[in-house]
Amino acid sequence: MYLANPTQQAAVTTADRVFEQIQHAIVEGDIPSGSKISEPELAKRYQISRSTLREALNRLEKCHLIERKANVGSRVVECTIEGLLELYIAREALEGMACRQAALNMSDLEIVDMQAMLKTHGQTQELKDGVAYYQEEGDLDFHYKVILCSHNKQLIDLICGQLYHLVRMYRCQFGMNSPRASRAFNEHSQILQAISDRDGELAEMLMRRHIAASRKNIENKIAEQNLLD
Amino acid sequence: MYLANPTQQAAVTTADRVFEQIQHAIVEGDIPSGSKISEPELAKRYQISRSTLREALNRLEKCHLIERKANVGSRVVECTIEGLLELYIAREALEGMACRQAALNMSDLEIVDMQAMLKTHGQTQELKDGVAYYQEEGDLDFHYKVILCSHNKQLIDLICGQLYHLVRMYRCQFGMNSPRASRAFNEHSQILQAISDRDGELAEMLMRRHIAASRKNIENKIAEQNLLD
DNA sequence: TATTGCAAAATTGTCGACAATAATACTTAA
DNA sequence: TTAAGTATTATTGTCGACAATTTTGCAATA
Repeated sequence: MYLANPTQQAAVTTADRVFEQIQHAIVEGDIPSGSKISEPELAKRYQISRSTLREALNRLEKCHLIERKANVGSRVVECTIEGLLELYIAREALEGMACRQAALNMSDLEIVDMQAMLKTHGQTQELKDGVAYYQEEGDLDFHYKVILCSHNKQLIDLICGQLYHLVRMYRCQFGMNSPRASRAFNEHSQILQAISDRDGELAEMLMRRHIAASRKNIENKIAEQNLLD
Repeated sequence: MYLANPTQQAAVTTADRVFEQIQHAIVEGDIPSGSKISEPELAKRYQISRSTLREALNRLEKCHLIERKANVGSRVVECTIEGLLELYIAREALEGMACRQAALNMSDLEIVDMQAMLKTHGQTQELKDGVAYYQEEGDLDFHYKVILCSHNKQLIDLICGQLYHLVRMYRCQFGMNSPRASRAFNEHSQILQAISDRDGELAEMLMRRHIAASRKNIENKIAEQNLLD
């Protein structure tokens, strides 16, 4: 089961439903990264007309999971190392700022809630010590909350509505069950502390470091792998 | 005439063409901010079927110029002060990072090009001294170039493909021919210097200050206006 | 008069068919 | 045998009609 996007409202129309299904299929890799999408085939598979399918495809394009070219068709976005690193760069900028805004704008109640959530994460982590914090979606949970608490519609839409679909896709396809579990938890705690102190500058800096660390972690892995070849 | 979005490829299909027309109409305020969009009416006005219009509407939604609700319809996005400030926050984060990446990734040739452009801006400015640098689209030119030179597809798409449509809309509708003309030019020069020096950190900081200054400028104007009421 | 319930009208969502464009296969000539 | 040009096929773009939902307007009742 995957974490439903909190900014994505309930699917009321069939195009919405099919969108979610295809989205899931792409994120999980059931529809392979880089593959061409055949409208007639997909329409038949999901038992809908091409118009409805195209409506769904438009939404997939909106969250950067597919790319369309006029008169040619759609392709599932390709997962590349460069793409992943670019994604982390964008995240660093956006989530850093979201974190700063959260520190400035969050209500006291929201802060209490988040402290409670983080406490739960900590206990869960102690139980399954070593088992990935990431895999539990706890990591994304924390990041989502911070972003939502920025109370900035632009940031929320850009990150949750768009980037995070790609993030999930890369996580699935590259099997990113990072060993940074406990370290991530500690970093989250620090970040929340800065937010509680209403220290926007520090909160942004810590969040940027947190994301940059993940990126560098990936870069290092790539470097190691290249040495083996 | 307005600056065509450099990331937006040539319109080949009729949906593309109509999209550009409506986009223009919304940005210029011919279709008023906050107004409801009637699909039958617009389809008739542009002499196209509703399917084609809906395709165009999907693109408008993609660049945040309209908002859709299932079974209810589309509305032109509303221009509010809060929305404008949120937009500037997002720009500060994204363009700051884009500027840092530009400093790291730009080719020497690109830097030379940009220096030439800025020189032109300077001369133009001397001629029409006092007349708005902004109005000439020179400001957007510079910012566009920096973003494109980040060579980061995510950043380019998020800013040029989405945020900047809204930026142009706000500029039109709020009549933002800022008095910051010559100051903006100087700041641009500083930024380009940092880029030339390959100083990513400084480049980001200067770009963020540059955008934050615009935002504060707006906030001050609002504050003044509120005092008068 | 205000309010609730129902009926009518309008709007959005979905469908299947046709037109325009691109990809493929085949034929012909060098 | 290869290459270029053409014909065929398949795919995407566009259209108009119908179905589902929402909004509007009217009527009846308190």
